[in-house]
Amino acid sequence: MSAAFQEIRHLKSLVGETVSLRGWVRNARTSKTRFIELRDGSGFVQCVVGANEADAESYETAGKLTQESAISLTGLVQQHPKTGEPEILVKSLQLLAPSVDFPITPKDHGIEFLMDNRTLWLRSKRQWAIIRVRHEIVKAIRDFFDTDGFTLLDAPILTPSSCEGTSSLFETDYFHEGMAFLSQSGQLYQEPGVPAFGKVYCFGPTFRAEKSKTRRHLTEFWMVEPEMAFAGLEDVMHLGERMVKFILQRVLEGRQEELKILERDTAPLEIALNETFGRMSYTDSVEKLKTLGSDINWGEDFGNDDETILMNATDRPLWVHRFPKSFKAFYMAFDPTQPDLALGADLLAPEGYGEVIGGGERASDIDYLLAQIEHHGLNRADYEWYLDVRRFGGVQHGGFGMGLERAVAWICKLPHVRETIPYPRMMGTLRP
RNA sequence: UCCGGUGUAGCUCAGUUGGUUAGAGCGCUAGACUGUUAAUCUGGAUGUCGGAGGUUCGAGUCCUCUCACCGGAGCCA
Repeated sequence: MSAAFQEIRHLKSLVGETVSLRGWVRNARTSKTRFIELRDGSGFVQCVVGANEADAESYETAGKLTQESAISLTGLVQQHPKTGEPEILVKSLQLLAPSVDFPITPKDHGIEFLMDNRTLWLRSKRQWAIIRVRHEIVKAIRDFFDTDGFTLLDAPILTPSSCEGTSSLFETDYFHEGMAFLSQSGQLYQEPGVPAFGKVYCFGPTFRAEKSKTRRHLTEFWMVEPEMAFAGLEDVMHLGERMVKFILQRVLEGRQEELKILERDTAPLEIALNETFGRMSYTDSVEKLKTLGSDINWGEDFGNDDETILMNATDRPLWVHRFPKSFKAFYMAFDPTQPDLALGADLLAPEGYGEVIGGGERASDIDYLLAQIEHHGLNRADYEWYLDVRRFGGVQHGGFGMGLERAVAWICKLPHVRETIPYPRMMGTLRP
């Protein structure tokens, strides 16, 4: 940005000085004194155009501004007489580029209309706040792993076979190989990184062609997946808890303005940051659910209602661990003290947000893994490279995956994940 | 995929037991007025009533099919 122009985010320290700004008109209220809400991407500021303070031509221009016109202006930074926030007393103002009939007006709009106009919707204050919180969370995740000795090991997006089920894969032609699939998870590619680098993570988009239309599902979503050597279930839960707290701390420190725009009550986030997360075995949680009125039986996975019932009874994130092996992935290690249990854990977020992390200890015994591959009807030949992790110095290891959008939705307290990513991809949404 | 719901102006919606010329607010436009902040006030322009078919003297309204979207379920991060 040219040195001649200031960014709005710096105005607090420039009260009393004359500055030049450029940006877009969020709203203009025309009257004898004219008020322009200006945004430049770094923040928002009210600009006051008075007949006596501004030159005649600028005053005239200010009276005819339309929503989202691009302008530049010069004026004195002063404090708003009522709010005390910085505002600009304009001396001169120029129209840089007009904007005609901007579709997203200051009144209410339906979600379909807003999604159709997603590119323009991103200019709104609320979307601005959400995307900036998302950015903060992404940066916090990277900083957390980078400073904790993890090496970034990017997983491929085009893959020859599925990691989990085969029912939810996007397919594409791949030359002489025939079909390739968009990755559902980078995990299988992280495990070989364990003996190579000790601690690794990947963080990128993953794809699931599930025909699910809920507030918690996207067909393209971002996942961070760490994997550690010599790590059991306890280590995995400990790592996940530290990571979530690190994220919360960064957001609460650095994104107060955005959380305020979103009217996010930060008290629940502070509890999650400061208190130890709850822990409950699957078996205990089924018993608890029964006393709370659920009709769940041991051996069944939680329904959406079950997660809600369980989380209404607590004010902090909850680890649910040691699920029945039957509904978990083939690569999960089993509990030696109770072999029908998988050494897995899910982290449920409070306030109705449900599962944000899923992970656990991986099976390290090759014979067990071979049996699991057969039991799940998978093609062994596709997994030889994965089995090599066990053949050549296979040790205990584990990790987890966290869905970025679910974390963003929880931290921002959004009703739907579609607002947590700039361009959401869902069952019925491919454009813009 | 299943269950439920909604499609009317650029946007958000109202529209009675089927009845004559389809309404409001916002936005737009012309003006008034004011340290305003979803500003306010006065005037003005704006419609393939999602699409196709049917019932009827007559359909925005009833029926059938269809498309789109919304909410929920299952599945999952």
